[in-house]
Amino acid sequence: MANTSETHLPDTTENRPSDTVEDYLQSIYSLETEGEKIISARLARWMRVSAPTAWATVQRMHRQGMVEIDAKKTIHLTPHGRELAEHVARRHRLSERFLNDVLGLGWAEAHEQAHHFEHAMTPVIEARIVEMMGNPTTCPHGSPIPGTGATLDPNWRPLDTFNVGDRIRVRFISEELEEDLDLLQYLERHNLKPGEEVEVHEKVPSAGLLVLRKDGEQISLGLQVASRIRVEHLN
Amino acid sequence: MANTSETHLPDTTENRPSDTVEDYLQSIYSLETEGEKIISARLARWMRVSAPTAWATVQRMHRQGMVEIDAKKTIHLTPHGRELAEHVARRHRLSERFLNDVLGLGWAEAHEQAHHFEHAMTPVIEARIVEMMGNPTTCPHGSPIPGTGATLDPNWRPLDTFNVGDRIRVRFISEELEEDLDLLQYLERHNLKPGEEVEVHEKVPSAGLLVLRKDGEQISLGLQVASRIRVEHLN
DNA sequence: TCGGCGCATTAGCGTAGGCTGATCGCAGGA
DNA sequence: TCCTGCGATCAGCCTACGCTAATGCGCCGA
Repeated sequence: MANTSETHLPDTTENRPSDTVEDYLQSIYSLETEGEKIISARLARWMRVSAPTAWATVQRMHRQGMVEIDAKKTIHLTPHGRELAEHVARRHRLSERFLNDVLGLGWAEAHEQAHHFEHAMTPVIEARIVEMMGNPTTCPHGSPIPGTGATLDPNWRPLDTFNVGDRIRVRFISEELEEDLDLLQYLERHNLKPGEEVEVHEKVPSAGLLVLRKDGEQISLGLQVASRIRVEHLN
Repeated sequence: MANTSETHLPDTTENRPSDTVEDYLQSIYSLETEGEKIISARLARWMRVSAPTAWATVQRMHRQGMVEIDAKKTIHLTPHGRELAEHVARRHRLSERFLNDVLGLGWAEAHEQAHHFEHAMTPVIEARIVEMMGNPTTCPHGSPIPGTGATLDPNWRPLDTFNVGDRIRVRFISEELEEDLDLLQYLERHNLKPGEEVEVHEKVPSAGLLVLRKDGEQISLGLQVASRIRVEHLN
């Protein structure tokens, strides 16, 4: 790990959390942003570690003043934790943009690779990349890059709340869906990305299915998935 | 660390050594290439860790079949270790080239940042960078990038073996010097980099000093430093 | 020939991160 | 009301990496 564990020495370079903690911060930040309730078990699944492991890590983060744990066991970022988390998210999304735009990686692949890349992004590299790319404000999936002032427009609603005939513009794919690479590839293949315009063609709640129409092509989505895609309503 | 420790699970992504071991491999590889005798104490100083720490790490590497330790305690790469080390060196030098050429980092800074960057370079990113940069064969300091077929020309000799009046072309700055950022900045400031032509202006062995002349400007170097710079003799 | 010094090694510790195997409590369903 | 299952936690272990203190060894110069 570029950053394994700084046990004794004060670490001359920086004072950054370990890669592991950065990953937790990022997950908590994303889940929180999307209004999810964050408990330890959820993080364990997300990080693909055992429950005791996730719990221990959260305890460490608590000791370091990054998170608070309330009586109902819900985990909240402290102001300090949020600050760190925003920087991690910033680096992650900047990495995605860079990998996608500059290195030409596929949309899905960019997300995956960014997981590694983000931990190697020092302030120096970050600054050069921002400069080189003209200060981008969102990642390729539509998440705003912290520090740019960009935010999610509250008018953008989950795709599953629309009905047949509605015309919409894709704006944001949830971080949660980004973990499913097959799905990302599916969305990319059908060009269902931020900025694209589609129409709701069919909606079958009983089957949990939504069918979109785009350039004459039909694209099927589970309602579960659709609920994690935010779109803009075009009258 | 991008890659901290894979204890139980087989690690689906890759089977790469830890960042720490990669750093050791790279050091051993560089020292070996420059014909140095590699002992544990030397690595300890290079890696800035205590002797027992370095020793333990070398033992781990030995257990994993990366190095052999002979009766005189000299450390040698096994074929497997060499293969890994070459890939690490490749990523490091590619990182330097990338950071220098694409992101525009200073020559000295590129080396420093590459230390972090190299560990985040996955095969995918590596391939895109190589492609984007037209398959470069050396790092900015002249070290050949493994896998490109490039090698150090044996005719290039240490700068301290030349005498007043000799005209030479800088070809290679030892990895060992690269650890001294001030020196790198000094060399860069005076544009003393691979490809540049200079003349030996003065040589004072008693004072351990060498003075070069370049574009009317005089550049002083310690003979110790000069011995780690390889140059091509221009008749 | 002897004292040091440099290097190798052992012993003993500490933290981060992982895991498995309990145990315990609570909330909801039968 | 009882049972079941999920989530929280404790106990006990493991590896990677760092450190200090202390020992042992061999070579080199006085």
